[in-house]
Amino acid sequence: MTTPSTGRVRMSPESRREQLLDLGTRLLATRTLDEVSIELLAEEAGISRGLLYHYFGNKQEFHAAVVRRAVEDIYAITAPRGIEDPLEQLAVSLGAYVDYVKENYTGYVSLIRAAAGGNEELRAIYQQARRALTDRIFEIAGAEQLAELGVVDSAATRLLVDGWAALVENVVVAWVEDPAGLSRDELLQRLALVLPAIVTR
Amino acid sequence: MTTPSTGRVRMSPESRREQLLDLGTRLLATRTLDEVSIELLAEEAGISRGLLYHYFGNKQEFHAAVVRRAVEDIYAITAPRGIEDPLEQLAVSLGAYVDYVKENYTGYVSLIRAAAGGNEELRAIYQQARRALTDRIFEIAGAEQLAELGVVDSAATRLLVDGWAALVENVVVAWVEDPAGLSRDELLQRLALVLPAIVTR
DNA sequence: AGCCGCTGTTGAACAGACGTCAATAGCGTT
DNA sequence: AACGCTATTGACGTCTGTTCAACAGCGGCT
Repeated sequence: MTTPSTGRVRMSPESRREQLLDLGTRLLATRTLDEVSIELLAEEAGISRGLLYHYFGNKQEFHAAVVRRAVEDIYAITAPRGIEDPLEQLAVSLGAYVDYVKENYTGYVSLIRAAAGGNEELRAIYQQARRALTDRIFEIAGAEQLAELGVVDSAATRLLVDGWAALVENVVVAWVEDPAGLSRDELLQRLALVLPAIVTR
Repeated sequence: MTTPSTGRVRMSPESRREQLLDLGTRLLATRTLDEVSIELLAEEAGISRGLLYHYFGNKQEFHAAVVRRAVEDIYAITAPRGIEDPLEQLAVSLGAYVDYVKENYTGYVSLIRAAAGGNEELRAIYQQARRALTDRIFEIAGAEQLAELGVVDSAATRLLVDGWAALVENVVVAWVEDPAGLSRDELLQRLALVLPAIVTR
């Protein structure tokens, strides 16, 4: 018998890192980000605290890595299929987003709260993700079609689009908790129509 | 000589509480809410840590008290003057809000981040404050005038108005940092027009 | 004036979590 | 079967939140 030995398990750095990030995002679904302590994570993963500091320099970096991972998931999952009409495309993109929020509600809410309340790095990560999501919408719509609608890409437009993203986020999260008599389609229609309303002069 | 004695100072509970809350909000302007530690506050106030636990049960309650105080300030300061035209009134109310954010930028940003990222109590306090601010706008406009514009008070309307509040908050904060070529009046116009756009069917 | 009691206030002690680092032990190589 | 690389540990130091019994300012009472 080759000594079943103590619990020490040696893994490749890649899979270990992966495991820890996975566990981190899973734990995030149940609690606040700063309740995802090094202590808890180490215990849950069956490793020593020290090992976490080997992979992620400190708590903040670990949290940043978890958020980055979660954000990438959202971006990938909500990737839109190609559709002709811009406004319909917008509604479809929003639909994918709404569905994602519905599926991963607790985790998603935890994420946005962590990002909003966190340090500069966390906020930057989230802000960038929001940008990527809205940029994708604009890319698909196409500059010419947007120009037809009276929308031009400018700093002011960016400002307002970011605001629209905040509105969408807020409304969707609240809607999932309490639809307030609105069907999914009605919700999507409303949200989609607001974008031109705010951005067109 | 009656012994100049040690630094121990005895105050009435009211003034002591007041002092600590004032100090707390002042410290919040320079740092994150959870950087406003019991340690720092005690040192800054020239008292022992223990005394804070006498006035506020624990860190979270203290933070909640600080946020509550800050939020009341905002509500009071942005109180609108009576104006006839609803849309103009709205713009004026927004103007007061924008000015407040400009004046107290770091403190305000600290506040909303704390509220967004904090525990349930903090979020509830902030959510309620937002409600109060938007409710005030609606009260002033008057139910009849709103009905003329096609706006009825319903759960769905509430949902969307809350979203609009999030948009406003987001846009105003970003605008203060970088106006993106928009004048104060242009900003107010845009924001005011978005409300009927989102809320009217 | 001097004692007394109420209570605002302190400081020591404990707990829990972050971060460091030299020592330890898997596992592939020879 | 010994060796070396490196993933992993565990003990230690520190910082901050929290508790609690003891202390002291201050007004009232004799």
